[in-house]
Amino acid sequence: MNDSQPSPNFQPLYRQVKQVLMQRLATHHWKPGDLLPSEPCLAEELGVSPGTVRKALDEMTAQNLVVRRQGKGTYVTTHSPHRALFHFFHIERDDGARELPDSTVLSIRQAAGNRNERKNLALPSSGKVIRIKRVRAFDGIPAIFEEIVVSAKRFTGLDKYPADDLPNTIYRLYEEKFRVVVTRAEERIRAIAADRTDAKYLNIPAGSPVLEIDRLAFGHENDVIEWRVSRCLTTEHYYLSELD
Amino acid sequence: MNDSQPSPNFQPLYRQVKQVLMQRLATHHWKPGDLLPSEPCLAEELGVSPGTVRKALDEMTAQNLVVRRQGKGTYVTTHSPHRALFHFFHIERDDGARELPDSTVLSIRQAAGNRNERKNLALPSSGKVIRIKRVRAFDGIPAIFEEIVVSAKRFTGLDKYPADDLPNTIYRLYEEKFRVVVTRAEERIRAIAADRTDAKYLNIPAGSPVLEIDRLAFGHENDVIEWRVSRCLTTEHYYLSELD
DNA sequence: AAGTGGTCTAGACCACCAA
DNA sequence: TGGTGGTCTAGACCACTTA
Repeated sequence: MNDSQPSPNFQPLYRQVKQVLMQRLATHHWKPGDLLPSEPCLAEELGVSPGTVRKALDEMTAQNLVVRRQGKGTYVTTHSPHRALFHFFHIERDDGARELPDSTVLSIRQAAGNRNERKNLALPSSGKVIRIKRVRAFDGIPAIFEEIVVSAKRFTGLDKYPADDLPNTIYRLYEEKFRVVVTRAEERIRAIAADRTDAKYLNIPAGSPVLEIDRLAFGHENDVIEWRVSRCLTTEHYYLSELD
Repeated sequence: MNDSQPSPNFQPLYRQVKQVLMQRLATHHWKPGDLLPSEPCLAEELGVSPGTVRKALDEMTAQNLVVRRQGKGTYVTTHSPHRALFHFFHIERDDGARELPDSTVLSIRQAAGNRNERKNLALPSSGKVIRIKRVRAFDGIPAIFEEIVVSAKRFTGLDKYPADDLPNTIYRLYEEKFRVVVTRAEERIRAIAADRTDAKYLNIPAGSPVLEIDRLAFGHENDVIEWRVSRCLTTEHYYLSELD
């Protein structure tokens, strides 16, 4: 751990430690939910002082890669329903309440990826995809129609899952069954006119304004894991974005 | 700084330090752009170790309340155009480019606040407001029509500003002329049908889908400073939200 | 050269948790 | 009771800025 060469790769020691730890997350040396070795253990193993390990873990905690529990230890973050609701779902009811909508899967199918799908998922021209269509409802009232697209190669067998068996919080499934961990996402949001499909599933006239959320979900290596387009009714809900 | 009473107000020392420092920002003991005393100075003044001051400043840096510059010192954050663009403006062009649109002020008027305005700005029933309407354009093409509402009491004289003199990045004006500092904002986003006013200013048919951004801007004491509703064309732009 | 923040270390003590 | 993370301290050295 003592490379004191004046290379162009200047990196503070604690960042090098962080890189090592993140590498171990990426390679599933430690999996979601696992307990990491204690800070003094890691410090000794890596040949640095405990304070340096601590600073690395501080940053990883800030990025939600790990969670600390006083008196117990440091755990690899996992996609709990709470995390799904508060980190990866930004729709709230007009009164400010937040809840995960129920989900009804319409279809899960494998197909050759179209150009946009291959571009967004960084697939070769022969790349296959799995598409999931579902409707999500608040209190039985349909509010979101969405299509999820993933690489068929990375998620081999997902298309054979019984539709009822898909958990509402699908990222947990990615973790447990496919060893794929979503750490970050980008959402591009537009107002568009509902097309006939949106209209049908959301029970609104075609042409009504709906909120389109175009999301890319990324993994540890900043690789795109999932592309998802959601069409949301925002008559009794809104999308909340907090700045700073 | 040594209250070692087992009161219910348990707060780590570094957080107490942070509170003191934040108080000084709130009361304009230090103003935007000011240079803070060095870490050892603050440590001595407050009777704590430098590391404790550092941890307090770490958190304040993470919250964008202060900015550190190695070799120079720690400065109170100010609303630079860069900050406006990258922290308080989330609209991007479809190709991912980001630029502040030009702004044309339509009107600045004082009036009695209506119910919603008084509610959002926490004003008494007799509260007066100042309303600013403007259109913002990318490359000369109108894309955003917005109305900004602030308390007339807090912003006395704002309504007499010549419309041309309003800077595009209005939060800087709040700081410099009214000693009001915006530190945080919440945006509630919906897709709605353009009304006749939107249609007129955005040069689109009434009923077209537009993105409504309903924003509350908060100050140091978590007090609401500004209410702003923007109607945005999202045919060549989108709203970017980054998760985690 | 002097002063600032940035990094790294080492150790003490506390609060929390599980056995 | 022993182990964990959480806090606080004290000091050394480095990198950057300004003069």
